[in-house]
Amino acid sequence: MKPRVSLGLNAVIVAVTREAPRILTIRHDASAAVAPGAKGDLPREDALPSGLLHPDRDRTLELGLRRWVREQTGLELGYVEQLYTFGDLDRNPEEREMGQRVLSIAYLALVREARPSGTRGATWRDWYSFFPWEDWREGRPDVFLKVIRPAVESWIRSAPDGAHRRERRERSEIYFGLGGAPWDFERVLDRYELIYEMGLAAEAERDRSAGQPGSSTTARRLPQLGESMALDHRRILATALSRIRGKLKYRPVVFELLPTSFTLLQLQRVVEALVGVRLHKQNLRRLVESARLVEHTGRYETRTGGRPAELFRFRREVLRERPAPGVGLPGLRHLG
Amino acid sequence: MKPRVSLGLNAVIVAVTREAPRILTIRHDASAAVAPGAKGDLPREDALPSGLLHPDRDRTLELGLRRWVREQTGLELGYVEQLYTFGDLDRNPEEREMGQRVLSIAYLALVREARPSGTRGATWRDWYSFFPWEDWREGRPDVFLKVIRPAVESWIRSAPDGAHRRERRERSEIYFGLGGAPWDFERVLDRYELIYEMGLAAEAERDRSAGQPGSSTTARRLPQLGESMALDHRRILATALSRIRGKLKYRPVVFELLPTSFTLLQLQRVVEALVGVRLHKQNLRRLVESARLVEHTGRYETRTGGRPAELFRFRREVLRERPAPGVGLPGLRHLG
DNA sequence: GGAGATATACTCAGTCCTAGTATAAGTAGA
DNA sequence: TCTACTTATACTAGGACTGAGTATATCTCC
Repeated sequence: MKPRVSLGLNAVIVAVTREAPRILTIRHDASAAVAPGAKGDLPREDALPSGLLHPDRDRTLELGLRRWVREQTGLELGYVEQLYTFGDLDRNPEEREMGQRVLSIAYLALVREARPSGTRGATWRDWYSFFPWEDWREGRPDVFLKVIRPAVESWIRSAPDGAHRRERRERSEIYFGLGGAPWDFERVLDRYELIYEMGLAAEAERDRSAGQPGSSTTARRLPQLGESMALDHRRILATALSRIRGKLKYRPVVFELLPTSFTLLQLQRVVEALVGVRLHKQNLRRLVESARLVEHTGRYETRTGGRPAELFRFRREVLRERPAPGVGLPGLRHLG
Repeated sequence: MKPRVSLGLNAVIVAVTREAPRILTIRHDASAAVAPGAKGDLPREDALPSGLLHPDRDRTLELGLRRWVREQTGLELGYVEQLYTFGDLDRNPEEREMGQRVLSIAYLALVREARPSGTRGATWRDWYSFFPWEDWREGRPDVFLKVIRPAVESWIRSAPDGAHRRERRERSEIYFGLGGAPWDFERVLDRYELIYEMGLAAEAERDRSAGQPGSSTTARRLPQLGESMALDHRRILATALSRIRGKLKYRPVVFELLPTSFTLLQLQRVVEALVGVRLHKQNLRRLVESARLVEHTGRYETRTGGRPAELFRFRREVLRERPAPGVGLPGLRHLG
């Protein structure tokens, strides 16, 4: 049986409602799809929405995505960007049976409202329930002391030799911000891959046992961090997080998640929800205003619990005015 | 005939030899592939190398890419990253005849040496021959006065109404750095798309006539800017340029293109070749040294034509030390 | 009307970047 | 050998931006 390539589209659809970043998930029926030798109690897992391209009707991939998202969930997507194409062998356990290599083109989409529009069991889930170690808004999460640090220690000890040991120590210190290293909120994917490699992700064990039937002879049961997802969807989600957190700095994507008029505190809370870190209020205000990203509306929000806050709106013109903020290369002699 | 999806991999392979950034191209035989009604004299066009995934043997997409690049050209790729997946309808004119939608996953690869390794007519070509408007190292290129500005003017005038006219003016001023706007070297893709839209790219006309046979009733022949490529390969190339130019700022990818030891001027020339702009020598040196991106070797290059220059090497350790330079978000309160 | 909340203005010091000047150390040719 | 020229490297003054804070304004609730 000659294996063929088949293709799916996945969407990471993000909304922020009251300080909580959420993603749209569906329930994935994991029934037949697992090789023999795996454990019997298969919970139905969360999965990212997915659909197919209509090769003859969808003029572009993005339009195809918008179409099936609309059909499946009733959602009309706003901002959409392509994320990455995932194609590792065995990313889908059904591949071997079907004789098909299943690739997935993943997209990131940002929407304003988070109505839990019903069909196919679509639900909005807080993304930090999949990545509990990523939310530092209330300080360093407990899992670092309780789970990650001890797991890291034993993972380092179990390295085959000194070189590997040093490499594991270096990597975990940098990515997890241990041993004095600063926390870099953008490295979501790197951290997930470390978590996976260390055996702290449920899907790691699942993937291993699906590959070699009957080889589920894992030594110790490690605690599992966060909820897992179907297939490689947690990896896709981690890729999306990295992308959003990185992009915030140089493209005004936050505004895709905010209502048309908003207070500066609302803006701040949404940014904080996304990057998982607290910001300095006065400086954020100064930055946002001096970059002319927002403009006054003259109206005020009074239900703030304190002095009323002015409502602002996004100045679309900056997309034209400020091509790319913060160049970062040295001389850049201005040849005009 | 039910159309199916088929998949190819494309590689933008970049090297820099003596101040010239080059990409590896092959000759694409455009023979049967064009709809009737197109002109008869079909030159064979340059194309990006492309190959197929072996669905059952290539464990990852990237490994598949490395395999066929090795097989086709003998090149062993170093740095490789996924660029984008292109899937617009009719990006390949043969699609309709084959009843297949042809997608392409494009990769960016950086290599050190530019040996023109023979098979399949692989040649290294200066990338600025495809984008002559992108090289500002000797000041603003002539094409701006001779071609772009007049074409922009008439393109703006021919807009259907005032709103479109203003939108066209704004867009062309920002992207081309006209009317006082600064030149943003990263917006390569935006500029290419504008060039295409304005009818200054040969492939625009070709794509139109392939779509509607017999409709090649273009009014005036506009001058064509730069050499075109097969299919949508010039668009892929523009995407790659944007990516490289953007990435230089926050990832040390230049060093993938340099020999293991190099002088700081060599480094500067490579960066300048990539971004197409001159840099301030003393500041680049300071930046690179204070960021501890390089380390002394103690050896000197004497054939500089002046005072000998010390040879440096890349400090791989920075990949570990400095997670992401220049955070750019305001408060970022350090919660440790 | 005071406590408590949030909003907004302003300040000060440190860091980094720009655009230079100054000086060192080679080569090529008269 | 001397001079002109080339390139390398060190250093600096001024300005822009950033981090972290103080001060003040304006609401609600009791």
